Amino acid sequence: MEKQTITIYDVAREANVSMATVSRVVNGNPNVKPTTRKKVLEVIDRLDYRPNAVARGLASKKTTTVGVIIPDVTNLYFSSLARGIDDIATMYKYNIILANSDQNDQKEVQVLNTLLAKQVDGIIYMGHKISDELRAEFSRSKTPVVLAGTVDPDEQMGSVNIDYEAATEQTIAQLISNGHERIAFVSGSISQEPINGIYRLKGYKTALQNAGIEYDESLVFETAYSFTVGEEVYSKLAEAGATAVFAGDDEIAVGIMNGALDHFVKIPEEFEVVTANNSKLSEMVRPKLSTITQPLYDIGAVAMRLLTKLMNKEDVDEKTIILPHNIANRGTTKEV
Amino acid sequence: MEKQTITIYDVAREANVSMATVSRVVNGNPNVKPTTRKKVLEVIDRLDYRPNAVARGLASKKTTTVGVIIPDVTNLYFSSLARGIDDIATMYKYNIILANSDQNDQKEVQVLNTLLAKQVDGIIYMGHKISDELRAEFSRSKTPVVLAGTVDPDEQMGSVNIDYEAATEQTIAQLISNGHERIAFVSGSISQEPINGIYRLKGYKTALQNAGIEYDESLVFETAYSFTVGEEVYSKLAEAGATAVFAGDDEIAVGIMNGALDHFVKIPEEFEVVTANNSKLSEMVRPKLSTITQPLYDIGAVAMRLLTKLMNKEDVDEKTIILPHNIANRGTTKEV
DNA sequence: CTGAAAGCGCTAACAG
DNA sequence: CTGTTAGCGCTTTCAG
Repeated sequence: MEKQTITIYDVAREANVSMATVSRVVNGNPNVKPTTRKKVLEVIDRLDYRPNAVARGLASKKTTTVGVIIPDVTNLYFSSLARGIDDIATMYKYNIILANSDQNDQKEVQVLNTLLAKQVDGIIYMGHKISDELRAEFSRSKTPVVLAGTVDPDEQMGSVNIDYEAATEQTIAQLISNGHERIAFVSGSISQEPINGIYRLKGYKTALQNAGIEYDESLVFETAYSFTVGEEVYSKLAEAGATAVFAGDDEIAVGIMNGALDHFVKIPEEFEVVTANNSKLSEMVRPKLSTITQPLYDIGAVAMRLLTKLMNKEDVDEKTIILPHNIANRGTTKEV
Repeated sequence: MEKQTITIYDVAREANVSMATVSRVVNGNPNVKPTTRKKVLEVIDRLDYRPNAVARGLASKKTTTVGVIIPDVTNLYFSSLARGIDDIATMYKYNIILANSDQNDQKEVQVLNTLLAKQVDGIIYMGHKISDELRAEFSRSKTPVVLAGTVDPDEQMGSVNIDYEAATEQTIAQLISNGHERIAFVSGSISQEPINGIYRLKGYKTALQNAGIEYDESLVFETAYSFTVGEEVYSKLAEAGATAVFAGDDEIAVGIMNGALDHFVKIPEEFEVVTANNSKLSEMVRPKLSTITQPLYDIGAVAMRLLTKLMNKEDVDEKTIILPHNIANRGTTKEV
């Protein structure tokens, strides 16, 4: 005999009420006499009834699940955001469908489509850039989208970030005040990723300009998001005569630092490093990385909170949210 | 005017066929005349029809989504497994609902229940221990479960792991051959976590015994899974007179190593460290951590592959899978 | 406060 | 090769 799944109908019959009433007590609808509620609850417990969320989703057109597009869960920056997202999602009774995109345009569009097919109530997107096709798909659908740790120049979707430009400017300014004139800028794609190519680079240039230092393109490097390539990059920085570096990603920063260390360069005495994300990685290496401190968990959490409001069609006064940042001087910069 | 969602019925009407036929072409059923298939496909494209996965799930009793219970996405060991899981899931057209459990028994049971309510086709569980209540819930449901990087002594569920005992024994043996007699063993809970308390500890003891070294309980430490506590632990190791350590987690190992480094201890000359998981963290620190090499990504991938077979009710010859391991001597152990 | 009834959008026999 | 017909299990008017 196959194990029979018990439905709302079974509960109704056993409790001598209609399915409508069972539905009401399951959904906490107050219009139920305490006596009947109790009776129904008791039957539910006895039969060990568990509402089928799929059926519920079909009938109510709400699935209480949100899609999360992430470049790679294995990157501490993004997984930290994801943790914040999941915690708040859980708090609001949502579940998360997590999909790695590898930042691949085609994969992203495909993932988005399956997410939409699964009728997610909302989407959180993380990534370095949003392709035109993806943006088009986003705006074509009615499903609310929030960007976490991701900026899209045309601010159509909700987003949560820090002020990358200001943060970078401060960082570079401090490096300059430490005596550096040749400060390298290393990040992912300058031409494609707004955070790097627009905001951070702008902050970098502004700081240089304020100090009367000429911008030198040969100090700007694009690289992949991995510590392995970071190590290779160090040699290039050295060749270019850089005495300090700002890295747009902690893994990259670690790679560069290790590259320097492997060349017996003393940090921070002979070479200073500042990174951008304050993931726990930055505190696990030695010396500890000086960094822009971003509230990673909070960025994720606030993004998810914003999404709940959007999904709930609540009024949102500001859907482009900027969280505060700071700078932590740890072991890879000289004492000021 | 609200944007009308278009259904299979609309497509059927426009194409002058029945919904059954549309369903067939959508699902790749071969019993459709090429001509009609083409016609339907064209209408689907024109109307931009997207099948509703929720309705499909209700009708077919399959959701093509699997639940993944993970202690913390932010832990590189688990996120590496998760990456393997997601990639294979995607390959087989499944999506993943990811839920952080924080290894909290109550939360795990709750998460499992919502996963089951959402009618996931299967579940992958990662964690250090399975509470009795959770195990009961697992066996009560018909939904297939696979453990990844997790062992449960009564092998009822599918699982993918390495041979923790053998790996640990080899590691300790090597440390002994390097001249150590007081080797510390640091991990999460010994009393509750089978991998640590049963397998690794057994391997540890066997290696000592083979070398005629007496087991000393004061060299065994339990600690939380975080590099921050690891740093505190180092002092205790030093007090206990340990000259080498085996750590059951990379973050813990990093913490201990940093604790030693912060005390100006030379590694590996004065103190050797071997860690257990080979997460990329082990290669990002300096010196690079010597480690048992586990195929993390593969453990996740194989676990997911196994789950697809289970969900598909295929015959599986062996559902307790052991993947090969090795030992990588990097910077925290002396050259042999 | 409660019940009846009509779907939600799709799959899956079954018949032809 | 194609259409008809029941549901899947639940929510949601609409009456009463």
